[in-house]
Amino acid sequence: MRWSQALIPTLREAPNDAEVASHIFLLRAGYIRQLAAGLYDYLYLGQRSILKIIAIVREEMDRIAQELYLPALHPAEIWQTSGRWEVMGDNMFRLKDRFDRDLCLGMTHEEIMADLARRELRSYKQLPQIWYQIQTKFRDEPRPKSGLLRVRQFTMKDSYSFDLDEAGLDISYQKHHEAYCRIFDRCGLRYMIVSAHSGSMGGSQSHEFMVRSDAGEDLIASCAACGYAANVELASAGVQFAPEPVENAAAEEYATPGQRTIAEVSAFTGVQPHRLIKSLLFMAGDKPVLVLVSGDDEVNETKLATVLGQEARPAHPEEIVRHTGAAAGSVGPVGLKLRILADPTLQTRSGLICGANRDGFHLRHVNPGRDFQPEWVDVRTVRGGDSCPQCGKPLQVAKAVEIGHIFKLGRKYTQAMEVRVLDAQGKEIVPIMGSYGIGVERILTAAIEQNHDENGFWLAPSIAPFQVVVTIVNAGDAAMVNAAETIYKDLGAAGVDVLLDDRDERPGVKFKDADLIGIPLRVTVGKKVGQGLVELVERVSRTTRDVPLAQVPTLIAGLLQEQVQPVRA
RNA sequence: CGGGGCGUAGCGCAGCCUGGUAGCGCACCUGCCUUGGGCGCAGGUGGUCGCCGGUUCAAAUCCGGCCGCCCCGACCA
Repeated sequence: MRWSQALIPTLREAPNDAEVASHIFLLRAGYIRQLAAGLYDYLYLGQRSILKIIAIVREEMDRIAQELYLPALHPAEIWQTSGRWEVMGDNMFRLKDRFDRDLCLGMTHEEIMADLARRELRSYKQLPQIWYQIQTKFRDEPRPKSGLLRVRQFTMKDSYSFDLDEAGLDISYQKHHEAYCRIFDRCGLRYMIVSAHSGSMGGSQSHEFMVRSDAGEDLIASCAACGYAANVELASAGVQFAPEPVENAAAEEYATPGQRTIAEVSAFTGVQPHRLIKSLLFMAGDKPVLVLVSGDDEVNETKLATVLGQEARPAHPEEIVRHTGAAAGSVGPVGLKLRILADPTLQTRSGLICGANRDGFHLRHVNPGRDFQPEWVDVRTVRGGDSCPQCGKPLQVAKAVEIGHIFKLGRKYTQAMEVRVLDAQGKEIVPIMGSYGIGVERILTAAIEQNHDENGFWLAPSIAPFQVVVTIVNAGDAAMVNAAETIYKDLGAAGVDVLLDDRDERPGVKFKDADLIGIPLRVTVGKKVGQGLVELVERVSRTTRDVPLAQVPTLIAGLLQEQVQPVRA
């Protein structure tokens, strides 16, 4: 492609509403334009890159699965069958057809795939089946953000496995694990694989593929020493028995007028936050549950839901008063007749401070186990520096972008959708299901988050819109133009994706643009063509070398070869 | 949905407080000049100032309502 003919609308300045690097550069490099909140036009370069990512995904998925293509527009009935017509709530785009029938735009396809399985699968001999599609998903996100990172319409590779039993599911799951590694390796990403929350639906196992980035919305706890890695939604820390002197003084009430938050009480009393008990009232259905963690810890609602076997929400102010007798800020476990859960970090501490269940008062010299008897369960959110549950070394906590998720679903959907096959004994059985997703645009976004500097970004040749840009320093110089045209033709003939910058612009403009738009290699055709030389520039390292014109195709082929080597985080 | 910010030319912004009929830089067009890191000179094109209503002789500017976008939080298969 000739740059002079292409729509590559680069911007010198970033639009004011872009904040994260990938968003800024996708806009500046002319990959995307915004249509509305969470909706983007993919322009020439953006679409080219997305298509290359899709090609890699398709190639690797074809090794383990069959590609299908299911509708994005779904009748309500099928979602009502699984119960998710209600569960999905406002996140689902809903509409009606001309006969006033309810429809929705697909957020995901478990139901639709299971419906197909129900209609087409009869015998255990047909299992296992792995079906995938690359398709548009619609989610009415409460808050789209960060460019392509969280949007309302996006492309997903989603696949679904149907197996006879758990052992079969293990194999399908493992196949996806390996396929995902190959895909992300080939896209040149540095990623981690972490244990993830398997949901309230009783799934048995789940892993997320994560790319470290401050733009990410997930927090990952990881251990450099032993390789433990988990989403903080479920990460646990090794129990920390900090040696603390035992205090035996009796608990007593004392006035703390107007002191409500941990920070306020700590400042008022001069006592460190970890010597306070944070007491939060949750409602599990209509049942109140008091949850206790150290004053410097946070309650992990995902873990809490797992412990309770159902989702819990923070109690409303009037519920807090009704169940404890005090307003939030003066609540504590002593003397309360409700279910009390406490994190084990409190177990070895004594002489603590907690709310007195009387407005404006706290208790001091409180000893867990003596003054109240909780159930000891892990409900705190792991923090950086906590000890690794596997090896005891300090954990790191960092933000990450989720690019893929694999999930052992169990029989929830096959049961609900009544998928049944006959086994070898002629008995009806319900197949077990897995589901697996890759966010296609997130691969591009994560790659930019990972590989950028102040001038722009660089993509792996496998997913870059072009592998090479040939820059003509002076478009008015016939010798330069001729040499560049030759290189352009030869590279094209060799199967290299090449962009020829034939614009009549000053060299500075062309260099800045070339650095900006993510192309990994550049050939600069300048004054040295007189001696038969051009420059070969690698965007990653910005290394430049003079090479004879005739050697360009060979050298480029070599460089493209090298760069497909997988790099693991 | 709660809190905050913003909306003036394709992009970045000023003007608004103190009302008087819209401006700067970049981009774009024409010509000359220049050609190794966003050249220079000259001349141009382009805006119902987010929308609706009100106040006023007069509204980008003041008042009311609405819409949109961004950020923080809540939410999130």
